[in-house]
Amino acid sequence: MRPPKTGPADGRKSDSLTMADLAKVAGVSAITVSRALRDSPLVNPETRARIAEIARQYGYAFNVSARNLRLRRSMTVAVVVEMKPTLERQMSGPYPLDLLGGITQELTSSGYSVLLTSLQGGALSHVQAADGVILLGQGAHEDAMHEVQGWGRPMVVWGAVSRHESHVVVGSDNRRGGALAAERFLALGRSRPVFLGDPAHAEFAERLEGFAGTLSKYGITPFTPMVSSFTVTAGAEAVHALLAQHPQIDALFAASDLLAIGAIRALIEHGRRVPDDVSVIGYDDTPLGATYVPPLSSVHQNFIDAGVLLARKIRTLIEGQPATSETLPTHLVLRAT
Amino acid sequence: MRPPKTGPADGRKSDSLTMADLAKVAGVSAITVSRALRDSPLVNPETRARIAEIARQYGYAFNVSARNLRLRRSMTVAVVVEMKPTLERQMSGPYPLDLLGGITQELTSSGYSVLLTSLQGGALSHVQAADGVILLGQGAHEDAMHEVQGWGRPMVVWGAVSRHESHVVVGSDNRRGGALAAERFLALGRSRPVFLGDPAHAEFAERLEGFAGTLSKYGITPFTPMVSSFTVTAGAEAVHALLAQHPQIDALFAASDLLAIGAIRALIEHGRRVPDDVSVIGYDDTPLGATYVPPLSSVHQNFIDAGVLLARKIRTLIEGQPATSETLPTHLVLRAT
DNA sequence: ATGAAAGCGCTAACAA
DNA sequence: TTGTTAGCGCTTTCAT
Repeated sequence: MRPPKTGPADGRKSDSLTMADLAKVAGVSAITVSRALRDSPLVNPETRARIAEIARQYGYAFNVSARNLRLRRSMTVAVVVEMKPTLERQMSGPYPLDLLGGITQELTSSGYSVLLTSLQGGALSHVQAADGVILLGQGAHEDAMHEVQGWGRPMVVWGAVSRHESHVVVGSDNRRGGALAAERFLALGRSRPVFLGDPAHAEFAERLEGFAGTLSKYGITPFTPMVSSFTVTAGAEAVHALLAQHPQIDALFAASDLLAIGAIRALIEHGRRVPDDVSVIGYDDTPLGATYVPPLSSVHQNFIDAGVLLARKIRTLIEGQPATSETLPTHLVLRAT
Repeated sequence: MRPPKTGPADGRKSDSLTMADLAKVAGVSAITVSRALRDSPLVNPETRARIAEIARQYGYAFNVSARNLRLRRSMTVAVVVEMKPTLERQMSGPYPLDLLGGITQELTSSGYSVLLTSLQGGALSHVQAADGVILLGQGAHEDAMHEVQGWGRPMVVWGAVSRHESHVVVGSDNRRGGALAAERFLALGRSRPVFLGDPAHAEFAERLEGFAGTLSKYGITPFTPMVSSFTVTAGAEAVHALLAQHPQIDALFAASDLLAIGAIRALIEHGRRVPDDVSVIGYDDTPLGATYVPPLSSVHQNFIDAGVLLARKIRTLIEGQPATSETLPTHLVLRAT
């Protein structure tokens, strides 16, 4: 038995006003309210306006759960992010936020909700409810990828495009990014370049491929010292070790700005001048790099656009249409290094 | 009429298996499945285990919408973030991500979903469906605050605690942060300090209060030049202008690391040595500041803890219990400046 | 252009 | 410990 409904006039705050209630007030049926509120062309414009006004006036709040149950979809996209409080994470800096911004903007404006999850705890049940899943940073989520794919749910991944043919990946053009750095070094006449970054990360591997591939046309093979993590200190340590063996290096391309900054620090400690003795290019074009002294040259990617694209892809997939992997343009921002 | 259900045995992928289906397989009723899946003590442990196993085996996916409709709550918390692609935003850098990380971690592990919205477009309807709302960065959301409060929905705000008594605010101890900077300068014997930051921002105003309050005990009044935005250039320009009038300054406390870095740049351009001639302290303890040359001293706040606290508060509120505003500890990280 | 009927999948309330 | 009944608020048929 439904409790007696009270209008706003009697002062009691009725916290759940339904379409049926509005219908009663408007003197129509619930389905007409439903249609009116969705701007259906089936309903008389006047009726529609009147109902809209009543809804507004009564503070009606649409019940998303009811619609979702009826429609058998959640109108929700889960975004899985790596948010462990670690300095070693790749998804640090403002980029994930830009990515999230792009995703959210595009998705909310097309009627979807964005569900943020980290997959740390037992968050899987939340993700299961979503109509689609966006994975940010495939590196950390290889297992999550398979899990999600096992559910047969639409999925889009942000990461290295080349690696996995089995699902839709959006990523920036890491190969081109690497090639751009190589071209720059060649133009400067540098002949002993270094690549700094762990190729175990798919995206880094692509950057190295583009870098080494372009250099190889000129018979140059870059040094590729071991780097275990993404931190400033890791970059510095790698360069320290490298200089001991190969003091003659004259150019350095790092897979992230953080590594590049660490490298510059180490270079300077060893008496090398940047960029006079050693040219340095970073990756991601972070504010950190841009405000560093000297301001760091870096390969730029537009994360907001990337987010929008990810969102479009997942929507396409959810709507049952095919989507393909895509690569985003990249360009080199030249600064002091 | 329900379409005939097909088990996984016949090969056809049944995309919506219900509790009733599981019940049929297990030879029990739907409600028993419901209880079993929720680990209700009412159900026989053996039955429960058997049902759990069947659910797993059949790849059952719980229907959140149905539960939410029935329970008349969404088990969802909306997080409203400012994500405009602007350099002037305060919510830049990795902090919002840490904040989001803390929130997500705490909320998902207690059964809630985190809905990310930016309030750019007509995202309000999404937010309305949430059981509670967390506002990140009150500055940009004064209007959103009132809107949400108008709905009578639980709300928690991240920002300056002192300003608004009408709702629950979690923020770091900005006054103490300012006081710490002042104490440091006093200990160094500095007597002509500057505060850099637009006090129109509530949090900045608190930092200034703490700073100026502590200094006033020693009869010192800081310079407070106009600063319009949060960027490096804004910091540099403000200091340029200030030095023209007051060349004798010997300490500078900036409301953000970005401003501090701009300030340092300007100081050096004017021939001042940092920290020999002018001591500088920033705010937020960003990697940007930490890796700067010279490494920037800064007031640190723990954003992950803050996120967790925000999440706890909103949960408390949703559960109908009272919650109070709270202030998080802050400490000064001394580096080279 | 509007309405009536039915049911999406789940769980509280009340039996048994 | 388990089951029956009923209904959360919405929207897709299928009428009118």
